[in-house]
Amino acid sequence: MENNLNKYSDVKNCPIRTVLDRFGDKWSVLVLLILGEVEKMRFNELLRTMGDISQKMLTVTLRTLEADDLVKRTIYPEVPPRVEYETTERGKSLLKHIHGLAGWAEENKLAILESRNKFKG
Amino acid sequence: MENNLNKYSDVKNCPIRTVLDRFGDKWSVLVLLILGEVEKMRFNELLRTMGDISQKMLTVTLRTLEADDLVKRTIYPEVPPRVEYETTERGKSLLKHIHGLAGWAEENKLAILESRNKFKG
DNA sequence: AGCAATAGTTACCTTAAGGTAAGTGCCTTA
DNA sequence: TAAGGCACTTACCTTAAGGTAACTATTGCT
Repeated sequence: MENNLNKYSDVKNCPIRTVLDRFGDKWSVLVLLILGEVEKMRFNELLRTMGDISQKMLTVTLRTLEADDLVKRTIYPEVPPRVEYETTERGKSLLKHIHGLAGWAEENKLAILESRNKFKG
Repeated sequence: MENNLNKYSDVKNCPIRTVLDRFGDKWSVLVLLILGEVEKMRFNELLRTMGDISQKMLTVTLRTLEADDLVKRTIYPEVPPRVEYETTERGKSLLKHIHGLAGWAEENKLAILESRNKFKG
């Protein structure tokens, strides 16, 4: 009787599951990509750039990215308050791979949409 | 009055949103990684290898991967039925980037878990 | 006759992710 | 005096993702 385990079977230690699952949400990758294109960005700038994210989700997304040290948050104690976000070195190293994915998505987008249509019909 | 749009702002055409959102689910990346390690695999083999996926979710995951032509499904009209799954060329080209991400996750896993702990405390 | 195995489908239910809208504190400007 | 901006927080609600368990067809085995 064979067992079917392989290196991805270990739910608790699999780095895919512990680390990457965090970016399987709706907004994290997008926030990283946008912050990767600028030096710094303020909260409401991010809101306007993304257009369809809610205030609440932008805060929670930024907080979890901050917890993983992918994004740095700097508060300037002024009035009205100013808070700036930027990518960390770790964030930048992740972004290299995300850009790989983004490039692949761009290259394959049309063909994939075509495949989806064929599959439906 | 500046506008804050950038190349990721276009919700409907952004390749990240149309293509990659599909892999932001719980299982797609894992199925691809596992199929990337073998030539072919049968439905119940996949079930056992993953261990904690339900039959239902394995079917829907495989179906959407098939729709994007990332995975190929071959039915052998026998009894009991035999169905084999394998990655397509497109799937393999995507896997290269996923392996990049997986490697990054592995390298950074410990440091990230540490960051998360510090952030909590 | 009855059970096992394969690769599913179906109906139903739970949970978590995300959205909505209002409120907060502080100062500036009209 | 009131409104407005900033960067949130909070309470409440909706939706979609995923889980559970039972059922399907087919044949071989016992």
